[in-house]
Amino acid sequence: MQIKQAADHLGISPRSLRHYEQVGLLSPARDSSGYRHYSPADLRRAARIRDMIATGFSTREVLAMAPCLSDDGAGACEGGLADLEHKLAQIDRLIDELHNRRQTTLERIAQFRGALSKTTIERDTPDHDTHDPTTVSDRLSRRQR
Amino acid sequence: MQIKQAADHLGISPRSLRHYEQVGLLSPARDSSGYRHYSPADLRRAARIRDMIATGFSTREVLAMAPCLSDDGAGACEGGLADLEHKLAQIDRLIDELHNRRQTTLERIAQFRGALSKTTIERDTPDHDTHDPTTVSDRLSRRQR
DNA sequence: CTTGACATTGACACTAATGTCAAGGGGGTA
DNA sequence: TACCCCCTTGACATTAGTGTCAATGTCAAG
Repeated sequence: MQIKQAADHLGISPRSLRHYEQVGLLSPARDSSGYRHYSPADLRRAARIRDMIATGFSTREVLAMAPCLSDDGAGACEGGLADLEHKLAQIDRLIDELHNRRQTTLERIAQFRGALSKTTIERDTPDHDTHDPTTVSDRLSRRQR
Repeated sequence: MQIKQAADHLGISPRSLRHYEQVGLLSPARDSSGYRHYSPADLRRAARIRDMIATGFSTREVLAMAPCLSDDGAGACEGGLADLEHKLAQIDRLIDELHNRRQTTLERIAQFRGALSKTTIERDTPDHDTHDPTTVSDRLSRRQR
């Protein structure tokens, strides 16, 4: 599958796909003419990358966990036992972070719904946010410099 | 509470707080000297903004759902709701993927250990994955025997 | 009164992600 | 062959978020 088709399929632009490749997140095969060819596995990986990016991760962060993004192919997360365990820890951290984000999003949705149903509830201090600075926020918006 | 304190409390920089204000997301009070003063409500709102931004929304998007960010979110939240649900779907896809990945990694570790205790490493993972090119939808099912 | 920490606004810089344009190749199809 | 669409690389533009510096005001402590 060529780039445009893949892009349409993923709902992103060809430009973005090339960008992901440029930063080392993707390595689609090339045909004899130099055209990129995306395999189903490439597409799945790209979909994950797309979601990671859309969820606020930078390509750098995604790159850091790149081995775990491929379809568990042998070559992907391989390495020594230590590597695997390290990888597991990475995944767990990521899942943790995502759960935080998911929870936050759910709360936000609930709040929306509550607001929509009018509910003149004046909650002056539902401040699950007020104290606890590190609450739901994640310290993973660390990107830059 | 002045800006630095608020920033520390939120885990972001004063610069970001000013930025949020500049794009119209926040309107902290000012004291006689022009210093911003963040009320608990301001902090809660800022925390929500911070989380939205960290989860991949742009200030524009957040601004579009501004009414729902205040403590007493009322009115026009419809569009925001759809956005949030979309975001939730993205996050869920990622979490799904990660759970698969985690499981796979765990199995690989077990396999590795087994192999070590037997001398032979049987690597047979046939990439039985090259089938569903379907973008996003290839979350559940598949792999996890 | 001086010092130091923190505030203000405004300008400029940098990075990341993405758009867009240019110049040219590839390859079906009429 | 001509035509059209998609591909390629590379350069440049844009937007967003954030860092950072400059010049200056505020205020509490020594």
